[in-house]
Amino acid sequence: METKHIDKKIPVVAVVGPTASGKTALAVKLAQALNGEVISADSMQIYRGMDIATAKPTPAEMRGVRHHLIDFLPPTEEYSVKRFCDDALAAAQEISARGKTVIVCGGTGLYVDALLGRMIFEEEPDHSEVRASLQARLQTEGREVLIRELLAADPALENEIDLANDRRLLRALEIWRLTGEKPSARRRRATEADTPFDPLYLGLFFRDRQVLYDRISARVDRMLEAGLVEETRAFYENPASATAVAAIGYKELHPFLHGEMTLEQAVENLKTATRHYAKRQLTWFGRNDALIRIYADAPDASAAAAQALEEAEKFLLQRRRTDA
RNA sequence: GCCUUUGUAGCUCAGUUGGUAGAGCAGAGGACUGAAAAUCCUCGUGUCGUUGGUUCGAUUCCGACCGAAGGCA
Repeated sequence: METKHIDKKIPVVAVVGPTASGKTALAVKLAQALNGEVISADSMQIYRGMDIATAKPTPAEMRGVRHHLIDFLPPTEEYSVKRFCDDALAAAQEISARGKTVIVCGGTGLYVDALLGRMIFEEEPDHSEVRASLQARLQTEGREVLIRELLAADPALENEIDLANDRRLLRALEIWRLTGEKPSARRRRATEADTPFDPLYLGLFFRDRQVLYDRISARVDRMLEAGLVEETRAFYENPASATAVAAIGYKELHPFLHGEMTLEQAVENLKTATRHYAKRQLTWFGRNDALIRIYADAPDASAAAAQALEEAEKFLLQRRRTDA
């Protein structure tokens, strides 16, 4: 086979799936077997001090496998897909240069797809002022005014974004303000980009969703035993960025800490919020045609890991052959 | 034992001046291009507690019974 690329694509084994599905353990197992290192694709485990709520892997769980993009930012700092892609690309190139296998593991679907798929984020000016003023205008003038303004500038957007979704509406206006370019044109350009990666997607799924839900419930109970309430209290003692405050766990326990709700009720809400999140993740990963489904509720639990390893080995072997 | 209130979707409850019913939550499906653990869209038939009666027709009115809550003895 003739593959004379100057810069070859980096093969990546991606472990994805809903929260509490066992991604961490599987990624570590694969890393051990394949001489790999893990790049986390998780928008919350990046933050220092947010350990229990985010189910951040402990040193014991990592079993000596090096993890990147975990536990490196203070909660006061904002983060974004763009930053993740930059950070993760750098980490991947470095891991690859050392001759090790890159394993991406995480439940933040947008991060995973933006990194490994066909998305590119160009430089743009700081958005904080524009974003704040647009938000204020949404409050005072209402959505309809902003929609009219946006469509006047870029009519194509009517069929391209969900105008009922304020986040999307504001972001489109933000692009227009910040860059002076039509948002629709920018979106098109982003997806035409090529990617430096050659990914294998392994997705943890469940034939019986109740099994996943039971695991979520059990894990939340374990978090409480591990001191989630104390961690929540500590979290609210310091300021936090808009990104960090969105973490599931703290905001559900907040009413309890203020005496507005029983702990039992707050915990119930936390479990519900986690279930909703897991469901959205299943939808996100489920539409990836390239993804190989690994059923985590198979009769034999280790069978899932074995299947995943087999797929990963097959994949890596084939890429090496192509290189030779 | 008596009196009052109450029994409607998995849960909390609306409602029908008699023509077989609808919200929130839960749950399900979907979307997703710089906050993504975020944000947004769609989906509601259930012996209207049971059983008699009145009626052309009862979940709605009347009786009895069963269950729940409160009150009086």
